[in-house]
Amino acid sequence: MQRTSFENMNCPIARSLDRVGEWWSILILRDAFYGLTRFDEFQKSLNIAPNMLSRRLAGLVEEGLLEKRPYQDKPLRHEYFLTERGRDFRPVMLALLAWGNRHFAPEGEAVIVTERATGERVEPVLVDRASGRPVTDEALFETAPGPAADETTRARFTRRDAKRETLSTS
Amino acid sequence: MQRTSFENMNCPIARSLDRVGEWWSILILRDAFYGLTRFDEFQKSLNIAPNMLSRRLAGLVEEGLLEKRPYQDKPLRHEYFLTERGRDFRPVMLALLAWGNRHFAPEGEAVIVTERATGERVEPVLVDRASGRPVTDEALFETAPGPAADETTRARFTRRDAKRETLSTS
DNA sequence: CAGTATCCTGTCCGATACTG
DNA sequence: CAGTATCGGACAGGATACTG
Repeated sequence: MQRTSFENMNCPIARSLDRVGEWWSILILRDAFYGLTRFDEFQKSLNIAPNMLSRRLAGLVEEGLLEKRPYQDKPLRHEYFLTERGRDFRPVMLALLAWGNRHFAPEGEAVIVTERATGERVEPVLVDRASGRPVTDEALFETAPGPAADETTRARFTRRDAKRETLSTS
Repeated sequence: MQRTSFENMNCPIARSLDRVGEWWSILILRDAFYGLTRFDEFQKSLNIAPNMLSRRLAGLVEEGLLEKRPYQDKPLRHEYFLTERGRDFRPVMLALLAWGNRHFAPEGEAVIVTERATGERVEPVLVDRASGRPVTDEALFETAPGPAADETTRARFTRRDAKRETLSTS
């Protein structure tokens, strides 16, 4: 972990990636959302080497995404549950899912999101909570430096705006 | 690429990760969303080794997330632009951003999403497009096997539902 | 069943030097 | 400026054996 170089450590995206950037982490979380809790459940589902699973689970626990709960002594054994921080990762997972469905599933969708009551297929969109308008609409929304932005982050936006400027005047 | 093992290759999340799973890929996309297009712009912003940048850019082009456009001959030089597939990645980025802000920014938020007209801070939420209700509400929505689900995928859901069953009856 | 302990390999990634 | 070429190291990840 802590791959984030100095230039990027102020960026929330880089920080997130620092926690879940490794290949297996997100798939383990996926299975945690599916309700898996035990070592061998994860192992069978993922077909991952046991030492790797052990390492990744420990990592996710350390980052506060999963929490270990003992369910027996002698020998001590645990189940792994999503913490609040882990559950909050859900939008990322579902966005990833939607993106994969849209672009990498020529044969059709293998996993979909549905409404429980009706079983009806549902399409997840990212919107502004207050107004309900899609935040992906670049005419309406943009990213901007926040209160804790450091110099590097600010510079990034300065460059962006300068570039926009030249585009609109040329 | 193509790290996805057989067990997972039917999963849309795994497929997505196959495209953007490497550490730098997502940060390069981040900068592409910030409007960067040239090699050295990326390099300065990210502080990445040139060979790595070269490889990752080539990878993203190959996966159809970026597209190269020549802007001079002799020597031939390109700019890199987001394709539609790349732009569609935005919800994932913003979800990652929101998650990072919420959980890994004790000193405050460094990057925020704002409404362009007002400059007002905005909170992105993932909702069902039709009803506007948050898809993260597990009481209302769930994931389910889709039309292209294979045996492995189906089994995953069968196990999930079986586990839910035992939880509710115990 | 739930892991730990070892060993090995691939490759991601960094540093640096070079070119038109 | 926009890359390519090479070298090396660290570590993610795989295979396997072992334990209570």
